[in-house]
Amino acid sequence: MPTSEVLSERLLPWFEDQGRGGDDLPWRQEGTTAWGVLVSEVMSQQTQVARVAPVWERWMRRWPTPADLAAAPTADVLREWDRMGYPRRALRLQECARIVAEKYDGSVPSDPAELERLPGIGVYTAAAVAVFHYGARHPVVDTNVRRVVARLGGAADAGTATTKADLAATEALLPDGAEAAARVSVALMELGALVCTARKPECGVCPVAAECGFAGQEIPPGPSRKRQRYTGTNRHVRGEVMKLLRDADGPVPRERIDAVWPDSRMLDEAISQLISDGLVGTDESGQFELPSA
DNA sequence: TAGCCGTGGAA
DNA sequence: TTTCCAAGGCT
Repeated sequence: MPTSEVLSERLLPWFEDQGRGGDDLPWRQEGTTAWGVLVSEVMSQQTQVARVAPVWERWMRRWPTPADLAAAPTADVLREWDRMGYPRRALRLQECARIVAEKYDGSVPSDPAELERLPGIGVYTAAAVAVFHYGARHPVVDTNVRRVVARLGGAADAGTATTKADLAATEALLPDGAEAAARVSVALMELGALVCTARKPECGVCPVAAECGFAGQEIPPGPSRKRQRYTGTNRHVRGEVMKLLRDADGPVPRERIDAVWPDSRMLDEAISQLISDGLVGTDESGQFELPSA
C-alpha cells in the first residue's frame, strides 16, 4: 500500500498522459453546472458512461435546470431516460429536481451530507458532486476505487461494501490539497476503469504496480460476487412492460400488455409494483400508460 | 445486509 | 452463445 505522496507521484502523471484525460466526457466540459454534474452521476449509476453521454446531452438541452426537470411531465422524463435501465432513477432524479428547485432555490447543495438526503443520491454520488463540481477534499469511492484500493492492500477484489472502512482507506490515500485530492479521485476511478479492471487487470502498464500488494497475481476464477439473473425474472417483466409503454402513443389496454409476457401472474405482480413505484399510471378507463403527472 | 431494481456492451 | 458486470441506491 503506497503512501499518499507516492500514490500521487505515480498516479497523476499517468492520468495526464494515459488516462481519458477527463475532458472527453461531455459533463467534464468547462462550465457544466452543478446540476449537470449531478444528473451525469445519477445516470451513470450502474450504466456505462458511453451509453449515458448521448442521453445526458439531449436531457440537459431539454431540461437545463432543476426547475425545468421539475416541471416536465413524468412520461416525457421516462421516455427521455429511454433504455438506460433502472427507470426508478429517473423518477428519483425528477423528485430531486423538485426539492432542489423549491427547497434550495435551484442551487445544488455542496455539502456531501446534505446531498445524501436527496432522493437517488447516495454516498458515492454525493461525494462525486461535492468533489468534482465544488472541489471539496473528500474521498470518492465507487466500485472502481474500492477495487483498486483493495488490490493495493493485497486483495484480489473488494468484499462486500463496507462504506466507512472504504472511505477511511481511500481518504488515507488522498494528498492534502483539495484540488490534488480531487484529481487523485478521478485518476483512481480511471485506473480502475482502464487498467485495474475487474476481470483482467493490466499490471504491466499500471503506474502503481510497484506499490501494489496484488500486482501480477491471478484473479481467482468465477464471479467475484453473487450475480443476479435477469432472464425470466420480475425485473425482466418490468422491463418489457416499460418498453411497451414507452413506445406506445397513448394508453394501452391490458390485452396488449398480456402480449409481452406469457405468465399472467408475473405480469400482475410486475404491473402492481410498477404502479406502486410510480412508473405506471392508469387512465379513467383503466388502461395503462406512463405517469401523466 | 443481502437482495432487488434494467439494459446492453464486451469478451 | 453465454456470462460478466457496469462512475449505485434503497430497503
